Amino acid sequence: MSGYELSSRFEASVGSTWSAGHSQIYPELVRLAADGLVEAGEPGPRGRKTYAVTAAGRDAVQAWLADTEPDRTVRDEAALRTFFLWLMTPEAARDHVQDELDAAEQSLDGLRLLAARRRPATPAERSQRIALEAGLRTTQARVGWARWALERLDDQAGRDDHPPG
Amino acid sequence: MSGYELSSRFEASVGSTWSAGHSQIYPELVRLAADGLVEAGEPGPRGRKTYAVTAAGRDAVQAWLADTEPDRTVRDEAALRTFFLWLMTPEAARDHVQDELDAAEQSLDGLRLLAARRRPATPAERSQRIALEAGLRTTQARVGWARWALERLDDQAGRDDHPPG
DNA sequence: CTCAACATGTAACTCGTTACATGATTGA
DNA sequence: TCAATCATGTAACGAGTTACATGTTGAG
Repeated sequence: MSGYELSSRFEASVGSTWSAGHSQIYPELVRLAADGLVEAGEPGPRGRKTYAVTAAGRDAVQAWLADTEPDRTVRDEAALRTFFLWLMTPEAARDHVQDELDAAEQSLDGLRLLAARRRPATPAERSQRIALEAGLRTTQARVGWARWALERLDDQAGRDDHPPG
Repeated sequence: MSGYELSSRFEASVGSTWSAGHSQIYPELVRLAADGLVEAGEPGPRGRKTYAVTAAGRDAVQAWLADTEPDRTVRDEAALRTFFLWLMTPEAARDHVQDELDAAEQSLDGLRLLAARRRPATPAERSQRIALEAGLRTTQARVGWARWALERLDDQAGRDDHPPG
């Protein structure tokens, strides 16, 4: 697969959990090739370079999966902003949550499209389906949250003195 | 509030959505002070330095909230690994998902504790409660996903030829 | 012929983590 | 007195983003 292709596929498949721009991928492929984890194939039409995983590369992935703990650090800017809802005008706060709702619904549409494709046949596809399900469920949760939050904000608007504008 | 205190509170409150180590906080406070967004107060007992937000600082936060779009980039290493379930032995795959389940359940316990505290009284507390709800719901979704995934893996184990060990 | 998509790279910068380094105060 | 906790910093490194920079191929 070429760097360009990797870059596109990243967006399309694992893109919901991780992303990488081409400026990160090209140098990394060179590095991986130097380490013998991938090897370059025949150059294609317009300067296209393809790489294939080597046995050592596959081992390295498996070693990573087996020997290292996942880093569970979360970094969710939209959620962070929710902590500061009280610094916004009631309208801005509502807009923020509405934006979250829209974003989540849109993301959900995309994921559902992927899920509807064809039923997974290979082990790799079955894994992808399981990973996709995680996205589906957490995104549904975000949709549910945003609807709940909107109601709650509207409820509060009736009673409260609003913070500074 | 001092840098040390900020560092601890980060962990305890917004920690579920964002984190920062002390090595990031101390230099940042110096920078913010130089920009007039916070100001240093009287030094305390053991070299303790306290800072307070200035009006300019509050404005800057509000400008950030109002003028910039949240970055919705997700980076979820545990979810990424799920894409590679098929490269693991069936046991390792199951363990991975079980670890996710354990982590999610533990995180959920912590969030529930926070949610049970006292009912929010101030606008800031109400915002925190709404933010917390997001954590609660997405974490519940992760628990649900992990249980579903375990069942699915066990189902498959009965039928499939397993990939390389 | 021209535009979109294919295709690859480099450089500067920012953000965050890990490790290094030090010292004061308090309670057991 | 000794350990934990409070308290603050710096330096090196790695990961990732943005912007810069260039060239090819195919379709309309």
